[in-house]
Amino acid sequence: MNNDMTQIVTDRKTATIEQRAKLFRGFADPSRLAILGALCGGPLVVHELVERTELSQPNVSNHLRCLLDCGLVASDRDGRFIRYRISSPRITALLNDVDALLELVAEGVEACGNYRE
Amino acid sequence: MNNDMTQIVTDRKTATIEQRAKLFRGFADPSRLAILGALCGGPLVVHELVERTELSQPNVSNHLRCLLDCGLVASDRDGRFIRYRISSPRITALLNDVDALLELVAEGVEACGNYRE
DNA sequence: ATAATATATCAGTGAATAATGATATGACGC
DNA sequence: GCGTCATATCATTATTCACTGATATATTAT
Repeated sequence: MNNDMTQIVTDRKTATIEQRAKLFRGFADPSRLAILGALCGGPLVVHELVERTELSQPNVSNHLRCLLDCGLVASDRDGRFIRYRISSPRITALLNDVDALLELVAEGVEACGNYRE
Repeated sequence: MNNDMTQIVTDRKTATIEQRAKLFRGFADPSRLAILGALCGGPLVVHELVERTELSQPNVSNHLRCLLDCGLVASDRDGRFIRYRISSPRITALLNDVDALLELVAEGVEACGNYRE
């Protein structure tokens, strides 16, 4: 995207598009989706997420930090564990909407060679 | 994400996570969001999209190809123009859901330094 | 205090991908 | 046909970003 979008009007629309893109990027990664999917079943501590996603522990922690910063998950310390949970039912809803959309466009998405599988 | 996920079980969940991620990536770019946003107001031909998004013509065409392959937009030839449109109201709905979620998490998303602005 | 467990941090590396510029294709009017 | 407008293609370049490995911090138990 052009960087000289800092024009006279810096209108709210442009700002919101950047935010939207950033939020979408939060979801646009198999590892983070695996984490979010696991958390949709209820809160989990980190090592449980590591088990279920089969990702490395630092990798899970890195993604959790991203998700936490973005406000997509919340965390509570429980002794030496830290329990993570989905921060809002809207997130679950969004994931469901995507699945619904996917039923329509799954074939196309598979076929689209613009990014990696 | 690990590539050796081609295990014994190649279960549907894993496949769907990849699909979901791929679909999200379709939305996770400011240029494509700008194009989709413009099309939410009604069908447009390419040079109209170029005007409104201020992206270069090849760039718009590249993104349109991606969106078309993914099934997120559809196209109809009209003389020497090609008119593009949102392929399903579900897409508009999804964009609205994201905006709603964004109202909750906008601050966090801004603050998250894991990706570019 | 020491060890053990749970989680976080972060620099470095490799892979993915968005934008550009040049060029190709296709449709219309003359 | 020839020129022009509209769009598509594609290789190259530069950026972005996920993963790893090593290490740091925090909590609890002995």
